[in-house]
Amino acid sequence: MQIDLLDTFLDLAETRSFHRTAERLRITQSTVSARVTALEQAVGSRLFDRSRAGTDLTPEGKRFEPHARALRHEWNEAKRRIQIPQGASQLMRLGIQNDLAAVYLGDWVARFRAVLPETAFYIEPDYSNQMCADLLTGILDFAVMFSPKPHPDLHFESVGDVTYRMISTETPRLAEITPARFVFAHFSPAFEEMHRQLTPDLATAAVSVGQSGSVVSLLTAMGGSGYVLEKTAADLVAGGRFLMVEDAPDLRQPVFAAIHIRHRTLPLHRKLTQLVARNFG
Amino acid sequence: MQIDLLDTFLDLAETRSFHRTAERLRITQSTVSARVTALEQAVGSRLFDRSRAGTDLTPEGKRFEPHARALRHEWNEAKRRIQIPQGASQLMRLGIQNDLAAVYLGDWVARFRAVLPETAFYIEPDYSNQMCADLLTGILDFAVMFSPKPHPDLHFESVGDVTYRMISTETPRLAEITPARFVFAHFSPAFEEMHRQLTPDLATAAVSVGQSGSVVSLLTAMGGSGYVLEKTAADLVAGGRFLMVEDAPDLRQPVFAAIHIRHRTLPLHRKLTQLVARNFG
DNA sequence: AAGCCGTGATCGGGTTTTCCGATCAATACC
DNA sequence: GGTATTGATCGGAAAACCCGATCACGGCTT
Repeated sequence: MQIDLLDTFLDLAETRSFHRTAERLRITQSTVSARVTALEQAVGSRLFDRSRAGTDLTPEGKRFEPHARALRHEWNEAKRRIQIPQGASQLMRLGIQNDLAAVYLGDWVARFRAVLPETAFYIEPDYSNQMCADLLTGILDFAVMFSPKPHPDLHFESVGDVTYRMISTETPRLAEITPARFVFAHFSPAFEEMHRQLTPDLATAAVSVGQSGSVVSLLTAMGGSGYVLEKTAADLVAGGRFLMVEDAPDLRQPVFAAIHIRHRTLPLHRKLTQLVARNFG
Repeated sequence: MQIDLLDTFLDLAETRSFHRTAERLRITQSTVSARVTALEQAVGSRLFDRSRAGTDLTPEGKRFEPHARALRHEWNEAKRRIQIPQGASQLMRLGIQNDLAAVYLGDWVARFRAVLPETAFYIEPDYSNQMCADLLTGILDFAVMFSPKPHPDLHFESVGDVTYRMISTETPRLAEITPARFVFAHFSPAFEEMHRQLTPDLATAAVSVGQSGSVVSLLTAMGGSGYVLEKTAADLVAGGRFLMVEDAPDLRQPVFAAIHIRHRTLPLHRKLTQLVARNFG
């Protein structure tokens, strides 16, 4: 049994297509076929029903799936649990939404360290989808994200929301802002949707970015208007070059703490959730 | 990551000798070395301290050991959990002490089936040591045995004891029994010890067997004396050829139900333990 | 009905990995 | 100082793995 086989199995269980799995895993279809066959031989049961029109899990395959997840999770847990930075009693790997890292990370980690001085932290800014996948595989212990991806093994908890405000190099009035010089933000699907509804005419903007930092970078370089984090907006306006677009609606993005279901009740994880939630309380 | 590597790691952690592990796993020492290196590379940490004078686990290795056990266990669980006999909702694999199978198995299984009609049973008579190993790897779910082998992952519960009585083809009196025609029984280390203490002069018997069924077979074929299960003794005496050695002390062998620590609190396992215990209540 | 597209299986080959047997260097013990 | 035992290392044989191409089959369109 090799991890490769499990990864292939799980991906195939998701895509239900040898070709798509081959593409996603950057291997050939014949290799997918061989790996699945190898795994089936190892467990002693057929795991997939292959027909000309698609692939599906057999009852055995369905029963095997949670075990495959558990194995992969355990393996990843094992790999990192054994190496702990010297002096620390344990290691926590945190994921943080890309957008939030720049502004909030410092505060959070300072607070974490104060409450958990014995714990070492490894932090990785990333996107929601990737963080959900990493929580599942055990690469991350805890994540703060915008877009929870429902999954039976994941547990999400709302910890508040962050506010985005519109700023501009040109005008403080919403009516005067045109799509041509507007930077549209798609920080998350939910955010994008809200954005479209509240300012439908700006949704046709020529430039669309998925990160608050990038919006700032663009606006600083080329001028124009766009939504940025409240805190960033205040800083930029104080700098003199930017104006707050006062009559533009504020956009609120909900923030979630995410953990693997297995850790839901662990005191350590509860503590972290509380500390993050306090930020928005 | 392959199961082979984990098996090698765990065996090496036990023997602390590359040579002995090679011998036990029927591979060469160089393969053990290569496998350990491969695993170390996979987890990214040195797992063993090798010195000329023996081998020992590094702190990382110590931390990895439970994970390795968990992985192996999960893998074995997965392999068999997915294949369930048709019509049954689940499968339990039971181990039963070799000596007890012939006499008690029928009653037990009948009782199990009555209480758990939806459950399929796979039963394997075996010896205590092997059953302990199988419980650890997840091959067995539940076992009834004479000799619990202490292990952090195993949970034992006393369920009573069985009585052995001495019978003979020759005389009903202990004083007249000689080692020459006596069949010594070593059903378990504890039993053997007790046997030696109570009848020290018979411990030098020419024939020594580890199974009650074999004792019966020997006595039937050649005549003589020896300890057999109480129930068997009664049957044989009723048959006319054998005499009960009335003044010989009865030997009581404690019986234990054994499960993996993970299943200690599962209702199903508790139920089985109760049903077995009722036998001796 | 014929042709086309998409499905997974299979085959030949080159590459990589795995394993063994032998040997080596270093230590423990006599 | 020998001898036995420890794990590491090397070379070659065997096996496993992966890819690319092709095949067989079913569903769809024309």
